[in-house]
Parts: sequence; structure tokens; C-alpha cells
Amino acid sequence: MVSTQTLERRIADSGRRLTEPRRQLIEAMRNLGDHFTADQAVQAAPGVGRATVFRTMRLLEEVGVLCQVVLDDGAVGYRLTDNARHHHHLICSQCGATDDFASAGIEDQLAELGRSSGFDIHGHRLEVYGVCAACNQELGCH
Amino acid sequence: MVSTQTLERRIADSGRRLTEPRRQLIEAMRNLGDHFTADQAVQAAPGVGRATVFRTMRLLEEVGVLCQVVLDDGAVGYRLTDNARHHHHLICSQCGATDDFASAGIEDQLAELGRSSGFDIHGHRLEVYGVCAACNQELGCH
DNA sequence: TATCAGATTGATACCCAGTATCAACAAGAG
DNA sequence: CTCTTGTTGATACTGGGTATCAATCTGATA
Repeated sequence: MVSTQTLERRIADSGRRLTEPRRQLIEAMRNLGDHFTADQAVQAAPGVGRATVFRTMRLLEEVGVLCQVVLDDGAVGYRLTDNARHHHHLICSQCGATDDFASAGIEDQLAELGRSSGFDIHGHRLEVYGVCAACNQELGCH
Repeated sequence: MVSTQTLERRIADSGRRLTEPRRQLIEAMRNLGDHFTADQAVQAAPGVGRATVFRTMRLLEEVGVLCQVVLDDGAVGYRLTDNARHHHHLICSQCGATDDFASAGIEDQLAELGRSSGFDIHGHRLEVYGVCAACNQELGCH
């Protein structure tokens, strides 16, 4: 779990102000656990206005401590992360657990694709769906 | 561009009924061109009820002739396609042009990831963003 | 061709995600 | 402490998508 300190520092370091609503929202999100929806964040920070929740979430995305996760069914979730670097998600369809991963091999394949396709590739988004080890075990026991 | 025939056959072959609203919507979508939003589809088929537009879009996704495209900014678009097989999108951030592609290399990398991560991988979603050859040329001339 | 079960429709109302506006307010540099 | 400027929140809006359910249509079958 990302520390409050890290989150607040990232905001301060980016030149934004560290305000009370932002602090509140950060705590609320940390309490929501691994992943949550926009609406859960709004609910979890009752003292913070709706617009501010969305603004702050955008801010956190910009400074790289919050990322969008596109689920199996197309729904969007959010996830606090330490990992500001480029990464992808491995999402358990059963329990929602999410792991970050990066793969030089995949990046290489995409670079190659850029060369061969004529597209000047700027970025990509990769979500991987499956069943995590823990859920697999449980399912096996049924 | 996918033919009307192909689209209608896919519906019929899947055991669904080929109704007037579905026909209308298919024509409307074809006229919208390469990619469009849900709302554009609703607007483009004024005789068809909102719920039916969404239901039919889901149906077309199920039979593999319509696919969701998650854009750069997270917005969702739709695209008619011939390609019912597994594929990904190469999306031009300038003009919105979308190409389908598949990469055995990437599939291999993901299989490997499954082996090493303990996740039982069922699927994935990959969108690649960039600037297409045509837009690159134009930009170069400015 | 007439029939009929069951698939499909559309009006409506709803939910969730996200944005625009803008006057009031607060952070923090000096 | 003051002032500039970033930030806030109430509100109302757009867009995407779903639930409901009585009315309707499709197409297989007789």
C-alpha cells in the first residue's frame, strides 16, 4: 500500500497545493484498498465535493500515483500505486486483485510493430485478465 | 468496410432474429464510417430506440463484428470489423484512424507471463496509440 | 398462408462517470 | 500579515449504459 507520505509528497513536489480536501481524499482512497470505482471514492470522502474528487483523481494520475484499470467488462476502476513507471495490469476476474507488471519483451514487440506499420507509436495500454493463484486454489477445492 | 450482408448473416447465423431496427442500425453504423461513439450510433438511427441501439451493439460485439476501442484519453469508441478473430488496435491520435493487428510475439510473451506469474490468463486487451503514416506526412509539412 | 411461442422492441426512468461554471475561499510565498 | 493565485463545492449538465415491462414482431411450423 502506498504511504500517505508518498502521495502527499508527489503532490507537493509537482507544485500543487496540499489542501485539506486532497488530504481527506487520499486517506479515503487508501482505506478503500487495492482498487475502487470513482463512485466509491466520492462516497468515501463525504466532506469533499464531487468535482474535487474527480479533479484530484486526475491530478494523482498526472503525478503517477493513481492509475486507471480497465476491467474485463469495460468498467473502469482505479488503483493507487507506487509505480510511476510504465507498467501494465494483471487483473483477477474472480477477486479483482491487481498486480502491476512490465515486460521488456512486449515493449520490443511493439517497437517492432511501429517500424513495420508506419505508425509512430507514442503509447499503449495493456490489461491482462485471468484468475490469480489464490482464486485458482479455491476453485480447485470446490 | 464490412458489408451489410456479412453483418446480417452473422446475426442470423447466431440464431438471433433479423429485425427491422437491427437492419436500420447496421446501415446507420456503416454510414458513420471507421469509428464512432455510442451516442453517434443512437443519433444516426433515429427510428431505433435507445435501449435497442445498446442491445444491438452488444449483440454485434458478441458475434464478433463490432469491437470496442479504448482511446488514448479513456473514451470508448466502436468499430465495425470483419475480423472476428482475436486482434488489437493501432489508433491514430490525430485522425482517429484505426488498424487491426495481431502479434504472435506478444501472445507468446503473455503466455510466458502466465507461466511465471501464477495467474491463469484468460484474455487481454491491448490498444496502441500513435500517429499514422498519413498524419505524420502532414505534420512534417507544416 | 395462418398461427403462435418466444424473441424483440421502445418509452421511461434510472444509475454511474465525468465535466462546466463561477463565486467564495484558502495555501503559502513574500 | 497580505495578496496572488490555485483550489473548492454546489449545481446542473452530457454521455454511456441498464432495468422494466407491456406491446409488438419474427420466423418456424402446421
